[in-house]
Amino acid sequence: MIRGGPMTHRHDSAQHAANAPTTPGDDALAVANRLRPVLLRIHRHLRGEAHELGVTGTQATLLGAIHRAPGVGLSELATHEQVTPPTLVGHIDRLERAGLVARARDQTGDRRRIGLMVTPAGEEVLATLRERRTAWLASRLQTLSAAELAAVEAAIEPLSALLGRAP
Amino acid sequence: MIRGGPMTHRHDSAQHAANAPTTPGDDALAVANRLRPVLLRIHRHLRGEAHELGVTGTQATLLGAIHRAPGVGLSELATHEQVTPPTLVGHIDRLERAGLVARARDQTGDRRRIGLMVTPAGEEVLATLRERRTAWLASRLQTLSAAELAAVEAAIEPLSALLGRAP
DNA sequence: GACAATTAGTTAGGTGAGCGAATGATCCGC
DNA sequence: GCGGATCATTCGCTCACCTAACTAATTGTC
Repeated sequence: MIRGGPMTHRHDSAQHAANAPTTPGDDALAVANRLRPVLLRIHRHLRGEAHELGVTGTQATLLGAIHRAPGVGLSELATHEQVTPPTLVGHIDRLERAGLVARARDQTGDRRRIGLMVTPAGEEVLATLRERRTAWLASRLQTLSAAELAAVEAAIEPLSALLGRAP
Repeated sequence: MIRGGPMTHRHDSAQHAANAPTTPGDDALAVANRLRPVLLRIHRHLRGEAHELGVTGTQATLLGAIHRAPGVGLSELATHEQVTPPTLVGHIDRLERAGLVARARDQTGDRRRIGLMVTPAGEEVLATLRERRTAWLASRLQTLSAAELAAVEAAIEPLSALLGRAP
């Protein structure tokens, strides 16, 4: 195993704090530098979850979003999910091919627009995903102590805030 | 904007708690279901950081790891970073092509093995990355309140623990 | 010493996830 | 009626992962 890991950064920032008061910018920078590799590695495992669940994490997220807003347009959903339309078209292609989502061109309103719906098969997948305790993330979270789980839960809102408070 | 969002899940799990005591498994499942979409969306933005920084998040992480363990072998680094050797070879190819990392076949020891080193240019990139307050993640963290930033910082260890306590 | 098993790294081919530029169809304001 | 804007799509690209198969070198066993 390689020595020094995230702890090396922690030590550096602690040492820096001992020498000079930090500005909020310094704190944010230090947190960013420690958080980034962790998020990247977690994401790798989340990609692996796809094989366990039958749908990718992104697909699951999109199913949830469409479930909550039936008939949503593709451009609207792309904006909400913070991806470009071509990217979302690709995801919807795959979900449609898997029979989990249906496209319906708006016949009476704006005929450029299509409405997205989760199919019954897609609803089943969603229900299954919500209960899946054995998926990687849930399994790993179960290994944490109550205090650690609480710390992760407490961070969800602030992490969401990183995304939500757009300019 | 689409209504409902992470708050919908929160409400569901709160309602469930009112009706029956939850097991640690239920808590972990609820946290997983709320955390997963947030991590996926954050990762999207982290990918976008690459254009700001000149190296991808993964490349930056690998530079840091090689910097901390000069001469590390590729198989060893792959194990540590929890990727397969072919994946790591691809990353090292790109880093080498960019002049940030050098490969050196072990001439006196095991001639199958190569040692990885960060080049001077790579060290400069690392130094620049550590100071880059304007990168997306650091910028966004600066918009959080002190309490929110503290909550994110407190979650780093538990999030790392999701990765580190392997079987 | 010969050889099978193992290890280190690489190549090939694949999927998933994102992007920008360009496109066609449709809508809207003038 | 027409130009500009919008909606969704296509094309081509990079990045990030994987498995299977491969070559070269090392190690362990007989």
